[in-house]
Amino acid sequence: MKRINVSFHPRHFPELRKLHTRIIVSSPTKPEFEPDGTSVHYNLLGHVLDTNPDHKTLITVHSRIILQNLRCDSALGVKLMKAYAALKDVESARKVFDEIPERNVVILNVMIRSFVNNGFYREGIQVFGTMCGFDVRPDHYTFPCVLKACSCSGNVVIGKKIHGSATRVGLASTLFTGNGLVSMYGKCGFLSEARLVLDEMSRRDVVSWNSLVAGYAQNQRFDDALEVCREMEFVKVSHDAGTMASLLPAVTNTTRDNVMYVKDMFLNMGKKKSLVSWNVMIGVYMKNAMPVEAVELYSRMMEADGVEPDAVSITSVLPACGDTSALSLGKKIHEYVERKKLIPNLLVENALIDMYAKCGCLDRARDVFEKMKSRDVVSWTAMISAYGVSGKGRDAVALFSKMQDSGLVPDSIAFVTTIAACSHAGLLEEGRSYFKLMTDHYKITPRLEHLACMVDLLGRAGKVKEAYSFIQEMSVEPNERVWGALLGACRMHADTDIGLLAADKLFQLAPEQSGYYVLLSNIYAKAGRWEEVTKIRDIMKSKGLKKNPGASNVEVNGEIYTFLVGDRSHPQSDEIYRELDVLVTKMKELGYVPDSESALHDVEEEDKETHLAVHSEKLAIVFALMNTEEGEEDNNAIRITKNLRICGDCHVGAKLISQITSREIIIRDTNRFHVFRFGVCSCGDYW
DNA sequence: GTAGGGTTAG
Repeated sequence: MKRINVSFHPRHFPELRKLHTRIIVSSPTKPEFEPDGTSVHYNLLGHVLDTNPDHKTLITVHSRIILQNLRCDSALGVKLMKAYAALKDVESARKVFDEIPERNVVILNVMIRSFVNNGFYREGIQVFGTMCGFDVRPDHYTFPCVLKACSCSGNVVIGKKIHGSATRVGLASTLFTGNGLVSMYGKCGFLSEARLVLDEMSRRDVVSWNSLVAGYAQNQRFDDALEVCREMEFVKVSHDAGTMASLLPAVTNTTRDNVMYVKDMFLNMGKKKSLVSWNVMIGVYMKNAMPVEAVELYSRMMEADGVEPDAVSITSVLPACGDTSALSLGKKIHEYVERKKLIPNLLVENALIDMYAKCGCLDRARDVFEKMKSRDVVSWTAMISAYGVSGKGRDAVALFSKMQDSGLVPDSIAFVTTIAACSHAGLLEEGRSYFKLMTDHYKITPRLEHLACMVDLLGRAGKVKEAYSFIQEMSVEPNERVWGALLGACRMHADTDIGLLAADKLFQLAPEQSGYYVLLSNIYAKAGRWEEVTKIRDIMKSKGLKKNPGASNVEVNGEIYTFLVGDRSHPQSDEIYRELDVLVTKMKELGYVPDSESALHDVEEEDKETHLAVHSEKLAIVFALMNTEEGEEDNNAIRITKNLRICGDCHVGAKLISQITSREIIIRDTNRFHVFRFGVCSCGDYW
């Protein structure tokens, strides 16, 4: 008799202890159960299968079922199929199905569900198609499941046929089948059909309404989705977390009013708020560039409601920590994740890597990366990006090769990231070869994102003309980002002619974007063409365009403080400006000359009243210096995140301040990191 | 059992 390897966890399954003991006491030479097959009770086998067994346990139980000649037993077969499907082992579920001779509606439903819940939609629908041949009538368990297969695969043609068959057996307007139909039509974009089904249902619940809301939301029809929400109120169906979640696809980069509507919905849930509703609200803030609100909400969920954040909460809020450089909160979340054993979890770990990377903690990012049990393309890409934005192009490129060695296939985003990393580090030839690798070897069609990266790579490296011809040779219509990259390069290398061409395109594509007018004016200023500078300023004025005010975030003692350009709103403002004056005097002793050219980076700064406006990063640096002590390791650094590119004057300033104060200053601008240490910047002044 | 919440780039 072959020895069966058993690795149960008897602690969790008291009844299993008996089984376990039996096997341990039996000597390998003796049979482990009586030949009549009664030693392991039939009910016990069923019970083990019902308690979410792991793969090893499942195989053990399955072997026993076979050994005890129970492979044809329908009841055990159904349990086996469910258990295999729960472990995503659809193939084994199918084998069990094939061995059960009986064909009844339960067995067929379980087979369909095993397929559909694991993404095998076509196979699930195929099994549905065989029901008729077995003379089995689909029931109210069958339809929701096959309809889900249609919604997930966007197959409205089959969906309509299934609708017909549901009508024939008289189930089309029952609750669960009706919900499935609403959802299927909604997801496929057939909103009037979805509405019709809903109206004809004999009974509706919150899921019915949510499904319709989801349908509109998934098709970007926010107003219609909201209208359905209002209708729900009217017919006295309370919104729940599902309603909020259903709205989510429609509230990305949306209006303040829409965000407020969802927020009201959230607040109105009062004590009925669930984990999902908190998570969705955080998600809404994140999808609307409101990271500060997202962080605040996360901090409140536990204390206000006693709701414990789960992996989804964490994954949603970590990008907000990265965005705002909220390193202390990020670290706390990391500790929480460890304490609550929320890892290993790919999404959480990937988000941690990115959070640390965006806070400038390359070592910690790498640490999370190294400790991962398994990594996907996102993990590698996040790490490559971390090196890229820190100007460590060589490390980024090395990581790309390692990713290839690990057998993963880089995707389109991995290439964007890697080419961008080359661009930051001035690795012109490497960047070119990755573009070639992507198109020739991986057969990935370059998208606008890649083209913008290439233009940036070439332009930054001084190949402005080549960048321009690259754009002209493109088979797709260049967008704002592509021309924007070219314009940026023109400013860097003082190419007025091509700069004007790029600006011309940009003014057509994005006439309201003040940043491009500012860039062009910089180019003219650099060339000493002051008349044009004035002209641009006049155009901006006549169009009512204001330059985006610069803003910097800095975390001090666990709080995020935001400073705007020329900010005087902070209670410590007077001290900050006094301290800045003291520093500037010391800087001048070291040879600092306020950079007149940088001052011109700001069209508005030529106005007398704003001429003295101090850039936000200077205020943030001084504020942090005043309120923090020099610490150890990564606590020593002052971390600043700003919403625009750093200007030349602040760049020189930060270098000198790092020298005078012996403090490390890390500034993340919209493009990359600048790490200032002892008077030198990590970018090597190439940025 | 049906709806519904998450990570990487520019």
